[in-house]
Amino acid sequence: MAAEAVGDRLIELYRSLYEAYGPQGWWPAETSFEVIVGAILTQATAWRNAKRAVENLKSAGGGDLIPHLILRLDEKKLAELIRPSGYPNLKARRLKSFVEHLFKKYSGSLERMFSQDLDPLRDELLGIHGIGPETADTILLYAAEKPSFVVDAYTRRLLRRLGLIEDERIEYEKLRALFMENLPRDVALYNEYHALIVRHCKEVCRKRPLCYRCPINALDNVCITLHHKDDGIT
DNA sequence: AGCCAGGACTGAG
DNA sequence: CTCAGTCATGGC
Repeated sequence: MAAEAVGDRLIELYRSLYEAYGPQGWWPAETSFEVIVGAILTQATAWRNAKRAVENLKSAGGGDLIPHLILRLDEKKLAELIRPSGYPNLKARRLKSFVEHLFKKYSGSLERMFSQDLDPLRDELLGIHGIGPETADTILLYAAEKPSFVVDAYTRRLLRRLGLIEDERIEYEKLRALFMENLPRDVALYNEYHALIVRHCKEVCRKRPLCYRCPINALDNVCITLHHKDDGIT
């Protein structure tokens, strides 16, 4: 597909989603550190469960969630608190790695950590154990407020169905580049775009094909209608 | 009763 | 490099 056409379709997709759902108000958190904790806890996990874990941490900290709380909590105790998010031992270690890095290099100050450009900060985040590309971009976009597009399984699924990519197994960096090279580098735009994709896929497409009722149907040439099989509308 | 969530790491081939 | 196995809980 021609490069300029991709940009047009990405914009059109964004408009359709925005028109259908409106602003999503992401990320659902009070502070940038809470965004980071949530980003780690929601890895391969339903947000509902990750949220419970975040709430547990907040109340354990007497109401607010600060890096120092994670730093001083015993790892076993930490795992116990975040159990609802799944993989408690794994995620406890990942939370520890992040805050240990934060204190070692920035005396626990996120503001200092974030006071650098996107690319070096992204490389730094990727170097922390337990932070892969999606989590790094989530932190960059929703906590550091830098224009880094977040790609997830929903993004792959949706773009595949829209015919914008051939294969869902496309490399993470390639798909991220597809958005960033065809859209203006704008924090508010990336923020809403990713949130809208998640909203849409959670609501109507999941693993099913898109159907004529879906708000973005006009863009979907591969629209088969298994979606409403239960309604007898197929 | 399975199947799957807003992934990342590891080790094998 | 590609890819299965691993990590674990809660909702539908």
